[in-house]
Amino acid sequence: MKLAEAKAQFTQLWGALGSSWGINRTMAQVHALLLISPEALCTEDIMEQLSVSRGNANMNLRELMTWNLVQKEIKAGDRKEYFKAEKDIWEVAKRISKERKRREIQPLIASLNVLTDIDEDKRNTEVKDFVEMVNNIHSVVTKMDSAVDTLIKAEEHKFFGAVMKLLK
Amino acid sequence: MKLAEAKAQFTQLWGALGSSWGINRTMAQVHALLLISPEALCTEDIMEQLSVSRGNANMNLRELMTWNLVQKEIKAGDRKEYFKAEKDIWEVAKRISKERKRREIQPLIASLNVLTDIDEDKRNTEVKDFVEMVNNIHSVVTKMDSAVDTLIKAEEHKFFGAVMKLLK
DNA sequence: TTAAACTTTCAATAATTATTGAAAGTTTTG
DNA sequence: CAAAACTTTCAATAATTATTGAAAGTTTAA
Repeated sequence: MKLAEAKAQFTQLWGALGSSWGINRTMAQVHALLLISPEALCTEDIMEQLSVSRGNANMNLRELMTWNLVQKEIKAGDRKEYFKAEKDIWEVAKRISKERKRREIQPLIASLNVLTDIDEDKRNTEVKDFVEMVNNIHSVVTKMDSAVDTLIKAEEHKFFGAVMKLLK
Repeated sequence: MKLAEAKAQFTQLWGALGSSWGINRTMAQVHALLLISPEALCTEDIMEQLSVSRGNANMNLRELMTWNLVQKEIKAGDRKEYFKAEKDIWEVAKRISKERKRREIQPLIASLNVLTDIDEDKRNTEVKDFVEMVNNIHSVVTKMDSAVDTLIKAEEHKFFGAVMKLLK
């Protein structure tokens, strides 16, 4: 396969994947495009390469910045804003995980906690079963979350260890 | 909070969560409802409790069965079909993980592999960088996937160990 | 200060996805 | 076998979500 074709397929693949995980297709495509672009791109570049409107490109770039996955870059002697993505994929995973935690996992856990506070007879089987179910979900969600953290931390240590070796 | 209210909020919460992760809201709600229902429910029960049509209830129940999260149950002397959910949350996590792997992770990995087969000069920086990016994504996806497996396996062993203790 | 260059906003519209409900299909019972 | 009891299908419709594009806003250069 030719590089250009592979790049096009990659943005398509990433967009489709995102959209089946509840992420705006265009946002995922813009991210993909920046991930594999050697240079920072301007809004026009993105509009052109993805065939989307200025408004759409702008909105998704800003959203990617709130996820801390994309940054503005200014070029000397050019008034346009350019955008570049964080390219270290472990760093990307870390930032996505951090944002998902803040935006979704923490509120979920808070809601689950509220639901276990039932003011009816706790010896009642129905009450007990419900509270147990909610607690179990709480526990699984928390552990999944920690497992991802652990993996990311492990990878950081590995990297750190490798750097240490180079220095010694 | 009263149990009935807590149950209603739980199905709402689960539905909202699902829908922000690309899962049909009704499907998530039906699943939630069955998770916290002491008895198996029939289609009518679900239509009533969630205010959805027969077609919608039927379609989402069948979809939940393809995920192996819900099973049919027949009651003696009753022609209706009843439905009950797997209630062991680790088992639920395991089955969701298994299906997601089959439906999404494996095809993703296959597609990523195809994209690294570029028939242009591999010494070209652009080619090298692209292939490296795709390989890194491959690696992160694979490791995340394994981390979840490991967590689930660990929990199984823990449970197995606890049973063993009871038996000795 | 003004005009040009660029970014942002948002109401209107399009595209996608979910839901309905009635008809067709299937199974069971008497 | 026929009718009743139940399930499934799917075209039409509704609801949701994404996108457009032009106008308004902002910044910079001269």
